[in-house]
Amino acid sequence: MTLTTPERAIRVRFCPSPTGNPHVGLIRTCLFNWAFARHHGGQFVFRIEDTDAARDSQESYEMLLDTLRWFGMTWDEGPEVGGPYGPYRQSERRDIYAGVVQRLVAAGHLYESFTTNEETEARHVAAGRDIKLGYDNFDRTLTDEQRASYRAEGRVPVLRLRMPAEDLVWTDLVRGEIRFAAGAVPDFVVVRANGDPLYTLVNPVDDAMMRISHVIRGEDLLPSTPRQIALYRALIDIGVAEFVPEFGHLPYVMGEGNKKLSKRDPQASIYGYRDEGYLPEGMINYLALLGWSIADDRDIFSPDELVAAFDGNKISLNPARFDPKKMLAINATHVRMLTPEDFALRLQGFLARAGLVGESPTARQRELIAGGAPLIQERVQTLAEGAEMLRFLFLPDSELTIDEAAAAKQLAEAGQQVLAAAVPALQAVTDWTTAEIEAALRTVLIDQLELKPRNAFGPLRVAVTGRQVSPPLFESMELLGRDSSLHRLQAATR
RNA sequence: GCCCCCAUCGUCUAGAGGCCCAGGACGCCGCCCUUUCACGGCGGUAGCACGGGUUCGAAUCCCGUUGGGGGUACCA
Repeated sequence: MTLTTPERAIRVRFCPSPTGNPHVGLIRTCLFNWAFARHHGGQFVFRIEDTDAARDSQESYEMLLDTLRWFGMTWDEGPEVGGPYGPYRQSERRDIYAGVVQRLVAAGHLYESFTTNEETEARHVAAGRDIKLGYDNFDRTLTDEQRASYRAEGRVPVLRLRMPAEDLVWTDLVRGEIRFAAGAVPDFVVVRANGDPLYTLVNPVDDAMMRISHVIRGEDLLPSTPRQIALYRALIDIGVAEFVPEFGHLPYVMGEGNKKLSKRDPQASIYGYRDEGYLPEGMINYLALLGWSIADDRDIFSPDELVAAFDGNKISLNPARFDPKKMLAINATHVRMLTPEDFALRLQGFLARAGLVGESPTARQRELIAGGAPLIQERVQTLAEGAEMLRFLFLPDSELTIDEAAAAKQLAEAGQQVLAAAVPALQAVTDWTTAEIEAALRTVLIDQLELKPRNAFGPLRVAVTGRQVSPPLFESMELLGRDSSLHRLQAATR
């Protein structure tokens, strides 16, 4: 991608329709725009394209704002912050579109079209052309009498844009020159028969009126670009637009198989990952890698580093497959990069959500979080996983459940012998610290019973934490406390 | 059908004619470390779709083939 208009103020936009849950592909597009704006010191405009009342929802709208905020992708203009080119919800811009349409009609760029699809096809057949050819611009040359006669039949026209009779060419920011031959794109509908303006009209109109300099969007919109350029020219003619923006088309984000990742795909849900305890910075890192790279030997970076590096020049041409495993791995790296305090704080939110601590944890709970978090920061990949691993610390002894498979494996005969030896040894420990606990257990289990460490400590781990996978054992016992530890060991004894 | 886009390890990618018998990351497989699980360290596996050109020299440029994707709505 090359910046060809450095003299123009950089203004980009993210303009989703509020339908459904925010998904990976959508946010990736948003991220590229945001990073591009921030890198170049431009403006990031957030606009809501809610022109389809049947599918749009307020809930979806709110999720969109919530998601951008969670990621820290702040917008300079848009819902709830306003700006000089508002309103930023298309449902509130009806009058604006009506005015533009009127001027476009007056200037002859839009014309009334009465033809039905069946009539177009019939004309194709009669002329020996392919039926699938699409609209044939038939109504372009209708006379006033013909229009009157259609109206007399009760037909209500749509409005179409008159396409120019020349090739439509632009230099795509990521793909280079793209050309559509003259006549390849038929005159298209911009206003429905019922008067509703369509996406094909309102999207370019808003981009023009909001002075958007770079339209960066998904590759699926690439084929609509010639139509938008044609509309832009008409808008320039009537004084609504001042220039045609640069266009850049991002490669697809693919899901399983060779399909574009769908918003209905559970794997694509942003909220799903947030609930699993993914970090926003981890997801930003991974999402940025879907079609971009920061360097040939590096793929871990912070949002700030992304912004510093994202000049838009290294965007890939090919579709990227969304790989949950790699996102998890990158998230795990970000978990480890957190300061211990930050990790503990974020973990606290997940412990609260799991009902293990209250919204304002008690002093004892804060102590457990502070002590437990450092034990697991390098052991988990997500915050939800972390909360699960520390669960045993926050449960009363009576509510600790032992994983059945773990019990079968670790608390059978051999395990019972370990417990029998460990309990008295621990009862003799006067100074309940990690070092003393370890010394006592090693003496009795390793030195005296001559057990292998894994056999010696496995049963204790299961008895104390309920799981085979836990934070380090001795530290866990110290944190849990003497009474609780011994209680659990005895409870596991048959 | 027509139009448009794309083509390097399983996946994401680096590579803008010689630095590449192709580098990194995820995954996977070994080994080391180790109280579990991880972290970390070391090593390994695997790729330029195919065919023609251009050139002293091509993963890189051109053409074609094949393959994949998208568009062709009074959806966005």
